[in-house]
Amino acid sequence: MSDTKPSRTVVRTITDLARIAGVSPGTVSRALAGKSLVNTKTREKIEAIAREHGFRPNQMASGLRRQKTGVIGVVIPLGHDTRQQISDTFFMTLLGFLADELTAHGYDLMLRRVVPDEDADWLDRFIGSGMIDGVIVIGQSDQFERIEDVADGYNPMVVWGNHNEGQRHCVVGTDNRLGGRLAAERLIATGARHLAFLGDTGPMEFAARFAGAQDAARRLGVSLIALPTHLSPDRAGEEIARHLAAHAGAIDGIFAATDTLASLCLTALRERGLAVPDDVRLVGFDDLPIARQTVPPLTTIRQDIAAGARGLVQLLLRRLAGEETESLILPPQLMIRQSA
Amino acid sequence: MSDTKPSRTVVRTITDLARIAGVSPGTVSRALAGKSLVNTKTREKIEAIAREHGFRPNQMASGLRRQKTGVIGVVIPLGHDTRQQISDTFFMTLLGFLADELTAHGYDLMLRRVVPDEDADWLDRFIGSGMIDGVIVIGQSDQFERIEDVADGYNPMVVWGNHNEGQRHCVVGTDNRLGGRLAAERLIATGARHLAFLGDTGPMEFAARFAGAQDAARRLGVSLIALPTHLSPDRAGEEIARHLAAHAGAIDGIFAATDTLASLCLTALRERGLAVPDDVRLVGFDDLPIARQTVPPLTTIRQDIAAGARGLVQLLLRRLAGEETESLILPPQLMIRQSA
DNA sequence: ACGTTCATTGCAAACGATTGCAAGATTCCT
DNA sequence: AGGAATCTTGCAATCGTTTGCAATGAACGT
Repeated sequence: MSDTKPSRTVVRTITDLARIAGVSPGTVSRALAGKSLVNTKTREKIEAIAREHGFRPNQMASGLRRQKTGVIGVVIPLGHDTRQQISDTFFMTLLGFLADELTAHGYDLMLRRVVPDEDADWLDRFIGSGMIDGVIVIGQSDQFERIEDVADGYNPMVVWGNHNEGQRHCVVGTDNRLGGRLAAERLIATGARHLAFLGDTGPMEFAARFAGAQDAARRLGVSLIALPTHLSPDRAGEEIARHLAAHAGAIDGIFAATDTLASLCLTALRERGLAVPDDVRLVGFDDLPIARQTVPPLTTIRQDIAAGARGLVQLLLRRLAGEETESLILPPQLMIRQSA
Repeated sequence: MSDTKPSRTVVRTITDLARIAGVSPGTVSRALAGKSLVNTKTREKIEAIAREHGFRPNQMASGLRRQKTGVIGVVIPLGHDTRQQISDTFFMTLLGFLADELTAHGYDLMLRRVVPDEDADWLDRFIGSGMIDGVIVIGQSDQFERIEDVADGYNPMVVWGNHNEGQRHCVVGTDNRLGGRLAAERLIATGARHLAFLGDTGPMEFAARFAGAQDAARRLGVSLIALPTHLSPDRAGEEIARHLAAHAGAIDGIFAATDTLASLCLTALRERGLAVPDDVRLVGFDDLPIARQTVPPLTTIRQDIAAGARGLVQLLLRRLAGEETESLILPPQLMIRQSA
């Protein structure tokens, strides 16, 4: 009375299924794996029963036995500024593409955000957990050395970030230094002579962007100062305002480390009554969707996020297959709009 | 010669470790689990060896034996508009908070994005995989019925979305209908008489926002039309432009389903030479960071994303503990800025 | 009709950690 | 000193799937 459904035996394990089909568990395993060693008739019967009962093999057991899990770990180290990436559009967009790309190749994605300062062991712990076949690190943060260390003993790892001469871990990323140069050159080409870099030069990617801008400034004989700014929108807002107050009139070109900062900067400039691009030229970095919607629309350095995700996954797959791989450096692209 | 490191025996399994420590594997297991049944001396010795060799127990094996994995599945169904969520700021921010909240409770997060149209079995497959202890569904998309079905037989599931009278699955979400009402009331209070709703009324959350606006419009005797718009920025841009062209002058208040749409709408209005809020009032939804940076800043309906993530995780934990739980409806909040 | 080859299938041992049970070692009490 | 009570520890089964090996039976050739 209490159970009105047809009493279909619950089939939870491959053994349950084997009992119903009248074969051994081994045969069921082979049949469901699509191996050729099973008689077609038998396979069809087994598949039919599996479908009827909605049976799915236990991934944990399978993973344990085969010593592979079908899961790729994606880890975001929150080094400098814990708050930063919590909603960082760039990282999140990259993550979205990664999820799609991994899914397309039959892998699942295990996401972990870690605070290296509180947990020195973050990377080894993830790798050693036995839960993942490989790992993608999103952002080197301030953990370059630790990543290098791990790379020596662990092959299936690819990192999003900046490429440094002679480094040992496989990285995918934009040529930040070139991007920085393009940005500064554009500012100078549109008439700026007193440049400022807005952002945190701690993380390597940003340091490289700054270095690139320095290259251009030095070569073309204009000044460039760094205005240290946190990357989280809540803190950055007033920091930028303070910077502008301190250097009113002394700068006429700003290179913001990210579009998010550029957008905040635009607001701050407007509040001070400075016209963009007439009084101050402004170039961002990333080419996030927001860059097209600011007033005026942002001139910025584009990173091809989708290509980055594809590259990360492809290199990782090759490493999982045992290959050694080179790093992949993507070219940045200057997107000219109206802010410079 | 080739190996200069001290030849530390590689200890990969609990059995390796047991051999070195001169005890049985069982004792090692108990020691590392921190159980009280082990002699303090023994435990310390085992812990020391484990630390020295960087040993970490295999999670797969542990999971298999204990029948729990310490992993929570987070699934984003891409129902209507596959492109939509690929970089949807709202969902991604929610995901970020979820990751932190789950980590804080000792769980890992397995992320999966699925296209229900191509894979009718998406939810059962995830649950049945044996890889996750529970599941959080981000967005009901057009899968309300399937989720209901699953909820009948599977307890540890919580869904972000809209609450419907008498539904059977546990949901956390903003009171969208109330939010819609607040938005419309604000438009009307600031002088609008011919309202338009910008967005897709297919997904439940948006349908509810529209319904709420209708409630207010009807009660206060003003008109309201729906302007169907996709949510992905690339498509929405021109759709909005077309809508504005078609209804030029006929509307003086716009309620956008999300801040992203509102921001695009602002750009389109500017291009048509319409002043905000003087010619047209505009209210968004979500209160994303972008809302503060548009020109003029957006009046919008705030969703408390952090509270949402906390609620999702807390309810899920209680369900994992066997409890039944009620849904959690969060109050929306009108943020008055300058666009209405 | 008999030996060979091949296609299917079953058996049982892994994979690595956990845990109930029971045995051995200590401690404590009278 | 003898026995009970309490701590520690080892043994071995178990979680569910995979896979090498061997066994079975059918098909085939001469």
